[in-house]
Amino acid sequence: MSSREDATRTTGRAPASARGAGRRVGIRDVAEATGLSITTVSHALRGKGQIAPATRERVRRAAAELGYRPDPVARGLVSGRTGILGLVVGHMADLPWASTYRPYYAAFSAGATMAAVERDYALVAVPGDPASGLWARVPMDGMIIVDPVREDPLLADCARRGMPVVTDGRPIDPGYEDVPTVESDLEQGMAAILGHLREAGAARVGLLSGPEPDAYTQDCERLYRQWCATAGQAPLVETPAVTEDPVEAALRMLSAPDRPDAVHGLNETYGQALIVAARRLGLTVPGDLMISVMRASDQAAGTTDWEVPLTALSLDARRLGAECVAALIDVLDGKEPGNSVVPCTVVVRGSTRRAEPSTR
Amino acid sequence: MSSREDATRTTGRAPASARGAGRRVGIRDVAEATGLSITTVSHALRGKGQIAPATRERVRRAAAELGYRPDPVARGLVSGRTGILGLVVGHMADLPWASTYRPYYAAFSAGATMAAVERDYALVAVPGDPASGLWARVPMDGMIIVDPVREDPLLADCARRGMPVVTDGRPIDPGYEDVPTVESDLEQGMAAILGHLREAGAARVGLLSGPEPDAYTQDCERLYRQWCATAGQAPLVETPAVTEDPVEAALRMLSAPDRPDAVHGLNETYGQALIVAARRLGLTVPGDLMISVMRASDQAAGTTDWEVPLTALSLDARRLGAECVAALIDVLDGKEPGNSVVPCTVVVRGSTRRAEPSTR
DNA sequence: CAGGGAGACCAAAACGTTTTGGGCACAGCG
DNA sequence: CGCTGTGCCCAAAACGTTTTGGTCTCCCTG
Repeated sequence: MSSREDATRTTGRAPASARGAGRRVGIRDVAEATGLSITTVSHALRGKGQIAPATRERVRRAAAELGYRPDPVARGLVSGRTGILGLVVGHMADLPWASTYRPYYAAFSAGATMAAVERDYALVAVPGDPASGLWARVPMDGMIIVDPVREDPLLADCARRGMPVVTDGRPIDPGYEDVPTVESDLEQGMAAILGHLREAGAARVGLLSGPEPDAYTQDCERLYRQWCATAGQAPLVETPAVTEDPVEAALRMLSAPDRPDAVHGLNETYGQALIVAARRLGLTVPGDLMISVMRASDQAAGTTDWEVPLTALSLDARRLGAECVAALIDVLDGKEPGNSVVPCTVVVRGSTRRAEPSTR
Repeated sequence: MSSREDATRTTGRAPASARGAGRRVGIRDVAEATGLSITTVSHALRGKGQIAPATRERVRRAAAELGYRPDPVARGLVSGRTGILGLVVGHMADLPWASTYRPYYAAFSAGATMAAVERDYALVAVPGDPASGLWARVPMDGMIIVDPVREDPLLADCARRGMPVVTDGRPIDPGYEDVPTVESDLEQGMAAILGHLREAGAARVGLLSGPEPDAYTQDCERLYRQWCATAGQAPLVETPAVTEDPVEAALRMLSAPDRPDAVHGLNETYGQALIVAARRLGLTVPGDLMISVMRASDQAAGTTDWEVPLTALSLDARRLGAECVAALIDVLDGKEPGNSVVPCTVVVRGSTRRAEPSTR
């Protein structure tokens, strides 16, 4: 090493900065520019060791001026990190209504990507199919699993390999109590949306639930039943089978003798299904039937709402993604992040406004 | 076998196997197990140098047995690669109808991810906003840009920094002729879908185009006009403004005196807009108006099609993604990939079946 | 039997950082 | 004046590979 440094000075070998034109500037260049050792430069920039404030500042300035950015690969070599976080999306890509969740995933991963990049991590989408074992080939420091299902194979794999994990939505299998989790505040949210329906004039509120074995579905259903108890009405829950057209489930619910005059759907597809079913049965929205749905917050409004703009309980998918990344990085840094809860908000639109005309 | 135990002796260092318990198995472990040098092991596994076939096999076996996987980070240090490919998604996330393209992006990136992982690369989603400069913080070997627009800032940035790029859809600005490109075979596809409409009984076929300044839109429009010339009809093109509800554009087209009896829409949202517009005008589909659209192939059918199942020119987004990755890796490996063209297929559904269910 | 060449293997450098274990000078204390 | 900190800095090791530039042995040729 020193012989190499000496060679640079004494033998007239071109200094690094003069070699290849587009060469990356390295820590050595900064050291050379300041006349310090690379150790001192590293310490100055990372805030470690004892460095005179003036020196530290001098190094900072030189580094900025030279446009020095430490090579993440080299840094990873010594730290043992890759700087890559995995995000499992589409682990239910084979389910019929998978595209329903795309807006949610899109917003979630947009938020996660931003948060990761800001902290100098990169986010990779991991092939969801656990059977392929493909995911193990991507070198990652940790993983984010969205909506783990019952007996989630990915979750089990990660636990076995000791890979740090954060989940969006609580794992429902036992044994994962220590996995940090980020969730929407469904407790507050469900109360708010159901309360809104009641206040808007609903006498009997139904729930169009889903077949997915995840905490989100479970919790919504539980909270709904809980609300029914306090609101003094009998619960009315319908769930489409996995392969069933949700319109069928909606028809079942709406053609029952004790049909509800308001229904909350657990995703937007169910909202559309309710609209279609209502039209087939000759029910007007929101006149005969009020409809509300869950929705990823930043979904472009209007895209699927030409029929009737849907009142929604809006989940802040972007923020959920960002919080997952933050929690995962905390884990990697040795901190123990608590579970975090993200608020969701009721957005009132035409489908629950009886007073005004709903169609444009 | 044990005839060369002295290899470790000379270094005097504790053998790797005696260090940390759960340690990753490295190339040194394989060298130790086989009694060879790490050089030989590396060469044997990578197929370089001159290695006796028997030795090579012995190394392979030992490596497999020990579960050796070379550390991609260390490998990256020497090769100067990170093993990361960037994918720019949502660079038009701020456009009103961005969500229209989500199914396409989702399928595209699924295909790209698979292709990348299979070749031991990782695909990271890059924050689309070029202004933030955030994308430059992710260390990447190359980038895939989907649908570059006019004066695409990302494309310009990459060119400036000498970052290898492959685009999905040809760049329309001059000066990027050398950028490898992957495209759908729109020439064949547009001819097929327009031909289908004509054969299905359409007398006058219109095109609901888009405001996006990309090659896809340009080419579709050009091919449509070309087809009109050979089909002996006057072109009839309508384009919604960027901020305009496409239903307005559809209404303009359908309420004109010389209204078409078939319209092809450049994306699914436009298809829905046409349906809505037709209903408002009292036109039946496919009776008074046939509708066809462009669509990402593996979009879950039925999701947005409760109204009328739409005949589509189905773009193989998965494959397009995979081909982009293949092309980019070729570039990184020093090969010069040609531009590749992916076929697209006509999928006939209800919106263009006037008489009876035809063959399919 | 010298010389050449090829086949099989290896030690050490290199990649660009961070981390470890000091070294040196100067001040304060006894 | 010696001894101990302490503030500031540095050389070298380490991270796990690939690549470079060999060495050694054997066989063939003349």
